[in-house]
Amino acid sequence: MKQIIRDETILNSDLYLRNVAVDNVIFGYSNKELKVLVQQPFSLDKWTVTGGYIKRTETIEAAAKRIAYERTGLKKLFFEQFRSFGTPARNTDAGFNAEHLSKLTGIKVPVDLWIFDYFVSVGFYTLTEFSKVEIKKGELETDCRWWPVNELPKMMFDHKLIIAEALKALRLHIAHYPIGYELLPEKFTLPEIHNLYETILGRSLDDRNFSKRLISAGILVKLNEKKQIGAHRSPFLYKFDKEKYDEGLKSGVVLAF
Amino acid sequence: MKQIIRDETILNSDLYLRNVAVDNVIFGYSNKELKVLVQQPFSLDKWTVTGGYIKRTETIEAAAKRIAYERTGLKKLFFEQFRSFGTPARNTDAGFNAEHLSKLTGIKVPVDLWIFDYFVSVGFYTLTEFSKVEIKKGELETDCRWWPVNELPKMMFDHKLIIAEALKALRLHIAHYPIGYELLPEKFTLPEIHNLYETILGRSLDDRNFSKRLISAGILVKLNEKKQIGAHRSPFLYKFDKEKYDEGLKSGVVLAF
DNA sequence: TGAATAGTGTCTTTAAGACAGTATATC
DNA sequence: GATATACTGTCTTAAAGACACTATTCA
Repeated sequence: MKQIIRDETILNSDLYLRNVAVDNVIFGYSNKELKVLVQQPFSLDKWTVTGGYIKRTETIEAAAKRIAYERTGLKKLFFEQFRSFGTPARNTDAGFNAEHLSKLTGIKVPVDLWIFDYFVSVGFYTLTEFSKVEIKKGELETDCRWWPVNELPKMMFDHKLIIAEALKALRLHIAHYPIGYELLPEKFTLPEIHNLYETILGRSLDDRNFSKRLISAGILVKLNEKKQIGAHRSPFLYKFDKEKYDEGLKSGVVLAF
Repeated sequence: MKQIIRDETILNSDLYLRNVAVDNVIFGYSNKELKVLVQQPFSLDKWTVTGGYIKRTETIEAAAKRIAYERTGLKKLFFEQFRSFGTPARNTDAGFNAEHLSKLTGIKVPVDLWIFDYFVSVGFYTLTEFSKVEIKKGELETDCRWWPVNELPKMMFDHKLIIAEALKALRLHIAHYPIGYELLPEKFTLPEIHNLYETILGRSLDDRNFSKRLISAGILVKLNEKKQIGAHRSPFLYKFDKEKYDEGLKSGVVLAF
């Protein structure tokens, strides 16, 4: 916050767009767990999804990618715009005001600073394998971490709704497009991708029917290797047929779970 | 334009949000034709979809509805947000500049007026029966009329893309939710709704399979009346079972064309 | 009775869903 | 051989799609 407040350019709002911002729901998956990257701003007791302002020189997609990069250090992520949110009071919340921020930063924050204005937010969601991410907390936040999608902390503004809508969009997406490239290691087993789908959808899927459909979709390549998993039968490793996977991303309608 | 330029409030941009606006693709259907309401601003040779700025006191949905009402006089329309558009140069176009507008209005328009800024646009689409609409042209436009979706005129900005995306979203929507309530008279025949679906989807649908699915979905009520259509067999009239229709709108997945 | 449109039934193919037993790895 | 996990095949049911003839209205 200090940096932002001190920065004349930003105070004058001629670097960033006004009244419109980006919120980026960063989903992380690993080992049967679906989490969201949330941050706690300004020593408040509530959390937000990652988000930020849009530079006058960049597209909204570029803004979302920049913001995700700042937090995760990752550049190649799967992005999807899912909805925009615009209600006059949507970014009004106890604590997020000039008085409180002045106290926190020691710098006089104008009551009518543009960031307190009515902001329309363009929502994106992002997928990543969270065990690989090194979280980089922003200067403005007291904390930034993964939180299970089913046990979210108290969310600020309308961010609970934003996450719910992102999850709905993700679950709709999974039924029409391949998914998993960003969420699984390069080589993975059928039970691993099966767990991924079950976790995202939040319900169990018959393992026989699941492999049947996934294999007949033709986006998997069976490798001549097995994964060692201890005192159990070793599962075969697979990888995605990237060409068919990308084709499925474009033309859609591959699976219907 | 004159009104806007003269209005101090708007010149100062404290009535409307900056850098964010709404574009509303108003689809009109009647008699096997799907059209879009487009307008020609400022005596330019290009056309735009209807759109406008968002008041600081209203939601983006309310802004879209207000704009649709201003053009069509209709209040109860089907609305759907489909995507937002944000590219720095997206609302840059020959003719849409201070010099040209000054010439047109006779009022000195500042080069840096906020309306020339980078605007992120939230896209909505709307459905209506166009034969019932009395178009009300805005003060800023030289013309405003229905144009067949397949023979659009030269579009300004990125509005060709916006219409294409709206149509894609509409076609996706039609496969998962009931449609037609706003597009058909209260009482309609099976061939009429069949034509509606064919027109929106842009392809033919087997009439036997179509009625089979529509009737088994249970959203139609067959009436004890027939429509007189001249020297031909009289088709039965139907109406929507509004309760089941609305339920289908919420819970979705009714038909799959 | 001819012209135009409404209306309907069956068969085939494909996809979805339910379901359980055998195989393998290690200790 | 005990245990934990991988792997696979068949049957049933439902949905999708292809297809063509009869019925009605009225000029």
